[in-house]
Amino acid sequence: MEQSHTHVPSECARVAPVLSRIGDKWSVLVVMLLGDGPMRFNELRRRVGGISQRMLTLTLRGLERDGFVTRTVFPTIPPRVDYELTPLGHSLLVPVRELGAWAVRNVSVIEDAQRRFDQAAKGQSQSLEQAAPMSFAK
Amino acid sequence: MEQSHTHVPSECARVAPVLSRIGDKWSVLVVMLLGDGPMRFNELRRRVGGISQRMLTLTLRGLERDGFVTRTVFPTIPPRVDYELTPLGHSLLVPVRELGAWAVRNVSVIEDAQRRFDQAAKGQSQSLEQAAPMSFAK
DNA sequence: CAGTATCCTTCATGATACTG
DNA sequence: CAGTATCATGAAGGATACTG
Repeated sequence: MEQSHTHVPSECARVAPVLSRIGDKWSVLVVMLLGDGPMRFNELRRRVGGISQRMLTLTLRGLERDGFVTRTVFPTIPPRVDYELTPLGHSLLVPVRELGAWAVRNVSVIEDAQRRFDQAAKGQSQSLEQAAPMSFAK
Repeated sequence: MEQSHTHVPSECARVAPVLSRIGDKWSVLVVMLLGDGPMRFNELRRRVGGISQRMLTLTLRGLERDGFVTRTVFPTIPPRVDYELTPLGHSLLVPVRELGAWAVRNVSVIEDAQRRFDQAAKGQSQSLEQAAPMSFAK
């Protein structure tokens, strides 16, 4: 129980933005799809499914800015742009896949816990004869 | 290059909320701190540093709802509430620590990439004699 | 094809004040 | 001590229309 991870706020402040990219709505999915090889903008768009053109652009620019993907423009008409993982992007894939695998293994357990929590909360507010304040269900 | 992760949208839809909890501003930090052992509300608040009372409450309720932490109330005066990781919470710690370690190892490389990208973007907009549209720097 | 530009809505987070 | 309640704000994301 003596882990002592040395929680240094300054270090956390630098790491937090990296983790928040993991948590954003599309980045992880895009990185995983690019793990299969380079892809063009609209191919990515189709494979992701449900992403707006705007959000795919923003997501890809963010990943490019972080150094996870390269953007290669072929100045043809019509234009063609390929996106590809960098070595850094590929290395990110390693822990991300582990986290993804963990999530897949545990998602049912989590969903069950959520149902129990929500059920208990409902019973609680019923017994108090009042509506539930501050909902936590996302 | 033949990974074929079988990107099933329905599966992704269930996993995405789990990943987004990883990305939220405080959950990972709280889980890692609780990895050192059970802790009271205000002790957690002090250790996290910079979190509002409201956000700590919301973060803990979310983690409790997901089944990552337990909340134990001691009906004393003044009240005492202990938060502790569940086995599920501890198991989450494994991939999260790996991701954290990856982030710590690579944060400098990422920050360098960001600076290069921002610098290149600045040069680009200078050469076009116009202000930069759509900033990607978070 | 691969974006930009706008507008708009919802959500996450924070500040502050109050309470059993 | 450990919360709730309320209000305010900025960011994230989506819809739609336009363009080299």
